[in-house]
Amino acid sequence: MATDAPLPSNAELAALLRKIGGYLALHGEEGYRVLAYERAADVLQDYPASAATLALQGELRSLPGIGAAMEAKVLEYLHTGLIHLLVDLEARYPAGLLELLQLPGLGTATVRRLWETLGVCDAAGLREACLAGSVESLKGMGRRTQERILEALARGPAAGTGRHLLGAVEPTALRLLERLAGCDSVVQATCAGSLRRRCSTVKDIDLVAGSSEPPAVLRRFATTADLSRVIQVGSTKLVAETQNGISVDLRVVSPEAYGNLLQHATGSAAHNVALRRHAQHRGLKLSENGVEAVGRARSLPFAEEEGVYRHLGLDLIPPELREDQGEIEAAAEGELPRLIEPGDLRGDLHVHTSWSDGREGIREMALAARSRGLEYICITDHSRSLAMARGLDPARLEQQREEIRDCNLELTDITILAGCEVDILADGALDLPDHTLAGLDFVIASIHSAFSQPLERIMSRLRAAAENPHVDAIAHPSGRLLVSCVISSLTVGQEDAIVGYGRDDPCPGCCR
DNA sequence: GCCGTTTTCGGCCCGACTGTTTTCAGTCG
Repeated sequence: MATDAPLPSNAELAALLRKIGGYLALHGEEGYRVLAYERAADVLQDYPASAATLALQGELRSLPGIGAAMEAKVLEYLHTGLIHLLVDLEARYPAGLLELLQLPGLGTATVRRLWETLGVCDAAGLREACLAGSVESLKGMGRRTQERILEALARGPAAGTGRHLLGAVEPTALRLLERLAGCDSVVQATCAGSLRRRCSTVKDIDLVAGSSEPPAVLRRFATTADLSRVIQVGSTKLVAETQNGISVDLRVVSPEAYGNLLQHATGSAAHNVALRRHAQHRGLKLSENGVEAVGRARSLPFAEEEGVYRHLGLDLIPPELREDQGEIEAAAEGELPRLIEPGDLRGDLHVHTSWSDGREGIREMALAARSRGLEYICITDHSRSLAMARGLDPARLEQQREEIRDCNLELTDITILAGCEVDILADGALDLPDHTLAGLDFVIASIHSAFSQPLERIMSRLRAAAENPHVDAIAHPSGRLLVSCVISSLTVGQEDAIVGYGRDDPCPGCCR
């Protein structure tokens, strides 16, 4: 790799390791070796700073799941631009096989068998083989499997596998929860999974319920009009898809084991793995059905989630902390932190209104804040250079301050502060003059353009803004994108930054 | 391939569901 080339992103490194893992799985490698690549990819993907920089500093092995082999492959890529193991694997297996692994219901064993016996090496070949009836002729496959593969091919690999903003999914989830709670014999029901952990993005909607008649609840729930199709129904579990294409997993157990199920379904996967290891060390086996002493046939169910954690010698861990980031050790020591709750919030210092790209006016935002118990808000609309958001120049900013003064006179039980989210321009200057900023109660500075500048240049812009005496805060400093979609040739991202969003191409609302 | 309440090798979370076969392999979360 050329020395002046930009360092690969964490996502790029993670994709390389994931590719190796996929090929090794097809190669029939031992499962734990494959798992190690997937775990390492997850770790690099989630690392908040540059993993490449960390590797060059010789510190990559300080990350969990990264050992000598992973570090060597990352360094090999950084120094040479390729990984020999991956090159060898790519020469041996068609790239299309990895795409086939993305299809729901197709795992490594099946894909490898289709390739070895039928020569299927991509989606087109698989469709052809299915239509010719070749797949169902294989031992152990059958007609139903062949139909299922054709359905998966028709839907494509992306269907139901993307992530969505929490706020975009929650209304649908709450509506489904209402339907579930309304089913006869349901005594408890709630959302689980990443929704309950309040993750920024969620992959699907996980629901759990306690009932003396799980099969009847599942049958009833399967008829909910909000579901476009039911993929799978067993005696305790249902998998379906909503009208807007989001996967739904529902598990129903007896109320006596509701706590175990809720714990299991809330996750995360990493937390559950760590919790089960913790249980093992205490001579216990943990599952969604209960906790049992190793060697005993009977498991102990818990109606409440707290009982599960207490039985394992732990304080109840808030769902938001269940990511295997040290929360189990903290719970064992009684040292879990107290989380900030909505009731702790006294004000909101970053509020947009219809003066720029918000949807509501100043008064409406103040009333909404007051209804949530806030004591103050600060109106911080965009500045003039963000033309697509109708950013404010000094004259409009002054007009806005007059409206804020009027609102403060009318609404006596909440304080409305006058502020601005001023752009940090490409040359590091701020988008509004100092004397304008000096008259505001609170000034946020942020970058909305020229993201492609070198890291040092962007850092110098942020540093210059932070050193301005009128700037009180820097917004979205990482410029991360939580979800993105493509509109024509443009990529639109949401939540922390908008990249490549053309002036004349209004976002249709798909990301909101 | 990683890693340590088992610490340089042996173990690595656990169960539901499907399709096919009739006891289990494969997939998924």
